[in-house]
Amino acid sequence: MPSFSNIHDKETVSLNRDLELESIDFFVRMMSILGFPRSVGEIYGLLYFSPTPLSMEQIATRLEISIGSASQGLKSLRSLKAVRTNYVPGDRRDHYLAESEFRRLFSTFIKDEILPHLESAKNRIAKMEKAANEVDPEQIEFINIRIEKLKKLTKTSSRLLPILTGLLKI
Amino acid sequence: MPSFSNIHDKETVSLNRDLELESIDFFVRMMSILGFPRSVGEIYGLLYFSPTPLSMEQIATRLEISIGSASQGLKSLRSLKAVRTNYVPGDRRDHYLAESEFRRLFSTFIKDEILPHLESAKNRIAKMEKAANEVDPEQIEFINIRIEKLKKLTKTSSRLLPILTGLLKI
DNA sequence: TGCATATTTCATTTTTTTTTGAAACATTTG
DNA sequence: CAAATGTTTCAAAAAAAAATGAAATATGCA
Repeated sequence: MPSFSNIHDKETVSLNRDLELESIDFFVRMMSILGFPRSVGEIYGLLYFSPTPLSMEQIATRLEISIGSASQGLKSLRSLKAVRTNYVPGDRRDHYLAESEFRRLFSTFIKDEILPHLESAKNRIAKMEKAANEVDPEQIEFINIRIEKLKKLTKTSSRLLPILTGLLKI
Repeated sequence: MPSFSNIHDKETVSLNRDLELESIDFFVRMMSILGFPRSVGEIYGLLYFSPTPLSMEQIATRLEISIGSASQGLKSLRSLKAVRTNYVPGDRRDHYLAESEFRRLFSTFIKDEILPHLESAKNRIAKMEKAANEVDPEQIEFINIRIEKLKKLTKTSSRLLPILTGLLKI
């Protein structure tokens, strides 16, 4: 029988609750497309509509997740630059706010999660070109065309992806 | 003790093997970024450098995966339009070829896996707007700004993503 | 049509990922 | 400085995802 409230947040108990639930739903899906676990989407979804910064303990309590999950989830969100901490006078705990500029979030995601793969892809293609020398002459044409396509793909991707985030004006 | 060859493919046994391994590695990673299981990347990686169409049994044998996995993986790849079948005279089995135009693959992926999410996101935002009416007047400004950002995000995404694939000239 | 072969489906098993919770560590403050 | 509170880490448990393999189904051929 979840109550979704605790002693710390009497001011924002349940008028925002519907909003919060929709938000959590929204971001759980979005984060899962980006490959993040459920808890990460839940935390961001909660923070996104929170007018006040929330402590880790408040987050864990409201979402009914463990404090370990909250800690790890916030770690992911911090490294994504999707949340930032906010000093709250008279409270030594860290308080978290959602960073609402999606541009930043996507740009960090692309930089940290996609571009490194493209780099190692380039090494792999180099090895393919080496291996292609050993190939049956009848097939060399076919093989070379395919390798060219891979090169084009990685080149276009590493050019396009960083630009992409610039087009998000939010 | 894997042999990686069988009676059906004496002509392409191991000169291409290095190439194949690099290719499989490449596509396992790429497909996993797109959220597909390992086996899907393996199959596509194998087919990508195969000059001849391969039957499901050949695929399963060479990759040392079960026939069930091969069947399911090929199903995913077919629905992604990343492979097509090819009639081979005198062999009643289906034979598969990699579709090497990545544009098509990405375009199907975006259409089938991303755009539907954006659609349901729009519904969810509509519900948020409804819930926002019940919100404490002090917060309404803040809440409305956040909802606007979500709208912009979904709108920009559904406009941008389909265009994206057009920029891939491969 | 019936047999042989190929493919799909799906319950079960295996593997991988995520969460939990408690111990270790860190930080603040009295 | 020590006690109290807050945070991270990580081994173990739980949950989720993927692979297997065998039964069911489909397909083509004699």
